[in-house]
Amino acid sequence: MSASTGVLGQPRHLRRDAAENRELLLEAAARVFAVQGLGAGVEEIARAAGVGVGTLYRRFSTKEALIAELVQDVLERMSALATAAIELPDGRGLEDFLEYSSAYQAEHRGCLPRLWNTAPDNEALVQVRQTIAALLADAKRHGRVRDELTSTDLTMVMWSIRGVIETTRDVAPDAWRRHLAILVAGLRPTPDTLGHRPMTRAQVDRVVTESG
Amino acid sequence: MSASTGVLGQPRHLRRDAAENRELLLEAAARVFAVQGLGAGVEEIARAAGVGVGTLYRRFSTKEALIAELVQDVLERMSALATAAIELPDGRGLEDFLEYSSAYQAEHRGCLPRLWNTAPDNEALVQVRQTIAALLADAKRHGRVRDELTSTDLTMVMWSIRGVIETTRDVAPDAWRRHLAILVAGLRPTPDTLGHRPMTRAQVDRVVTESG
DNA sequence: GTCGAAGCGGAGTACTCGCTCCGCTTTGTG
DNA sequence: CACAAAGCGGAGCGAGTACTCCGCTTCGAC
Repeated sequence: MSASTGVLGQPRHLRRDAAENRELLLEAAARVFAVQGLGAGVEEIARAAGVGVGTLYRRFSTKEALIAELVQDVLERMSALATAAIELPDGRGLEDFLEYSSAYQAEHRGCLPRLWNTAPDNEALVQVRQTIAALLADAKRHGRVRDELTSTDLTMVMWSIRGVIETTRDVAPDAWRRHLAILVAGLRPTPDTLGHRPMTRAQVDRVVTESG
Repeated sequence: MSASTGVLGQPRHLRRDAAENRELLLEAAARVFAVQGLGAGVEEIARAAGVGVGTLYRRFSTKEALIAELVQDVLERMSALATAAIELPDGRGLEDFLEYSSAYQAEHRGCLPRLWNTAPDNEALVQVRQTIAALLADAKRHGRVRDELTSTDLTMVMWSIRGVIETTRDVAPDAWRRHLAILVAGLRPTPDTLGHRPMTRAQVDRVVTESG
């Protein structure tokens, strides 16, 4: 009965070769996107995986679906990084997370443009957000960042780092570290306030769902 | 002799209707790119200008050439903003320039992806760089920013703002102001240093010439 | 070992986009 | 006004893209 069908009539298990090819395709896509950007053609990806385009489309309904799967992987990894950072003492977790998540993004630059473009109820995304909020609260409690900061400020910080990574990636792969250092310095408490309202959560959600 | 030819054999003057259409095309392109991004088709631009695509291609050799002309306009405007900021007292010119140039970019978002992608010997670009360097020196002199900053740090700051503007433009057109406030706070002098090397001028040049 | 289902490659399809070509129109000089 | 040069529109071309289809191959349950 191993070849029986699930609720929607699809086979429950992929054949061994098919499952293998699926993994090959995901790895190949990550490599190709990292070098050429998301504009890379599906044929190129299939060739890099050593399969035909037909096989690609039997595993992923569209190119976009393939990208979404890659993004999901990255998002889950970010969630893990954030959770790990919670353990750090003295409210340092936030800075730690920003550094490691940026480094991870710099290595997986291929799918960056779509990274913050998932459904707002995506489980991994919700998880990341909650954990970041906790990191922020902890950092505030230890006086490492301004009290006026919101989670949406951190989202914006990550967008900004993404922009710098994408711009500088080929020429100066570590340039974002300097930028992050400036940003972190800007997050620290000072006598005067920032003087502009933060984005609302709803606005961030609209950015995430509408752009594409 | 008004219809005589120049050194390369091209007509020296455009006919009145042709010159008018050229302006219409530039304005239409700015509008269309602002809404749809640089991916907008040439046919759409021609229609917005009320001319045919043939006319577009008689005035601009390629779509890229049309974009380059728009970028040049923005760059010259930025140069003017920087020069005006020099007048401000107490080393405030730098912050002023960052604010006004960002606001200007937010309104001309169409050609942003190509904005820092001109030949490094472009006159307007050289001018902007020199002026920014002067603004930076002035800000340092008055103790408004860290001594360790370089011009390349400011280039990176502008890339970062561009990223935020592009991401948030449709939903929260003013969100970049909050981000800039954080950045400016990060530029201010503090006891500890940034801890990472700035980009070199050569690296910035390579980014500017290679990307695209 | 058998055999049907699942998987496979890659030529072919449909479409988009930048760009060209050419018969007709407008301009402005003499 | 005449008329040559300059300009015009937009159908059509070629290149490149995401995606489909189908005859052949491989897998693995029995």
